[in-house]
Amino acid sequence: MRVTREQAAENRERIVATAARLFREKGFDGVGLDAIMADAGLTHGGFYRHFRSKDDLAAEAVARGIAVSTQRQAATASLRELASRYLTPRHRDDRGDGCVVAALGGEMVRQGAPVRRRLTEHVQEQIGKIAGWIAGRSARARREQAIATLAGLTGALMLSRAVDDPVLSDEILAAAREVFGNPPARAA
Amino acid sequence: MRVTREQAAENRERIVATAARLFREKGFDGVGLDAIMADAGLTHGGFYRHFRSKDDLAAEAVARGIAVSTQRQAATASLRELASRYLTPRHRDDRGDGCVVAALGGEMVRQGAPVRRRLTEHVQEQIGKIAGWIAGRSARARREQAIATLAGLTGALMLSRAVDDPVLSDEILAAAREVFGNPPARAA
DNA sequence: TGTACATCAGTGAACGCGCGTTCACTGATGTAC
DNA sequence: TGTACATCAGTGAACGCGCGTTCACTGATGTAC
Repeated sequence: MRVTREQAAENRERIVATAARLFREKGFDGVGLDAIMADAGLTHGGFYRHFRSKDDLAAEAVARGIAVSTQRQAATASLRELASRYLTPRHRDDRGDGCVVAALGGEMVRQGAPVRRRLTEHVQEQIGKIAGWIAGRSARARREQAIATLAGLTGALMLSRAVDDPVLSDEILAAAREVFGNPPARAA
Repeated sequence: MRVTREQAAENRERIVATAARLFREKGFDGVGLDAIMADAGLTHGGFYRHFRSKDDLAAEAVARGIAVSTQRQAATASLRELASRYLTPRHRDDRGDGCVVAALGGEMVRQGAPVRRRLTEHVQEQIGKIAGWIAGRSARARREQAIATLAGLTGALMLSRAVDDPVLSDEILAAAREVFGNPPARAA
């Protein structure tokens, strides 16, 4: 049953990609290794040839999800553009392929150090990127506004998913698009 | 082993309160009924004399958590006050007794109808309350700003918990307190 | 107020099931010569 | 280039454990008279 090195590497990639999707869809506690392996077209016994534990896979899956997001975001050039790309019904309805922070942010507190560390780096990077799109007097004020914007974007996506009412859900996306996509010139 | 009606009612209350705390601390999938019952000082077999299922308990626990929050918030009289009460290190560090939306919002998508319905009602109520604290030309603009503020508050609390770095965590709380506690007079 | 009996909250064992992890095994791949 | 053997990715059964739920049982409470 041995498989070429390339095949093994492909299988490993597929496991990580599948896990990245399923964790975002069902939560870290909501998917088992057997489901992930089966979805990747393998049996669960082979898992430990690739990863040391489920936590280890979670760390790679989170890193992968973040890497994909970052890559896609490369073309984005303004806050308005970011908000209108991020806060869409499509993104809301496709958790498995969307923002890791909005999908798994609430469960991060209970995750291991490697997962949280990667998430924290990502948050810092996003704050820096958003701050660059904000007009303001001082770097400090821009960073403050960037943090609030990041919280608003991720919070709005999470709320739009949590809520049971499709009208309210769309309204949340639209309101946050408007407010966070057009940063105010703040007083004082 | 029968117990007085009052005792039974007290036990039931204790189960709901314990569940409300443990669900917020560990997530819906992260606590078992045995842990909840043991924490409430009972054995797990008696659970079904009080509730039809774990989902049923989840609905009551969420309703209870929301009710307690709403009651505590009664005295709050301004957006600035709300933000400075909500975005504290203490609230961040005490998930079990804090905001249900920030603690469980990300898991709501996978919950049953009764849980999500109650959450949705709560979100509508909060939007209404916040809108009342916002100055603005039209009711529509106030509501839009209220939605963004709610997303920002819950998102900031979630982010401050998710992140691994205590300095960044405090910074997130402070920035969101500043931005969402002082709503701008927005242009256009 | 006292007695006889039905009720039912709570106990603890058991159910089938899925979990994360381990392990003996398979057999094609990779390597040494 | 060909042969012999070691390697190891993947299989499938098994491990102990905890889950949500069920159930026979207990015995104090509640009720009917």
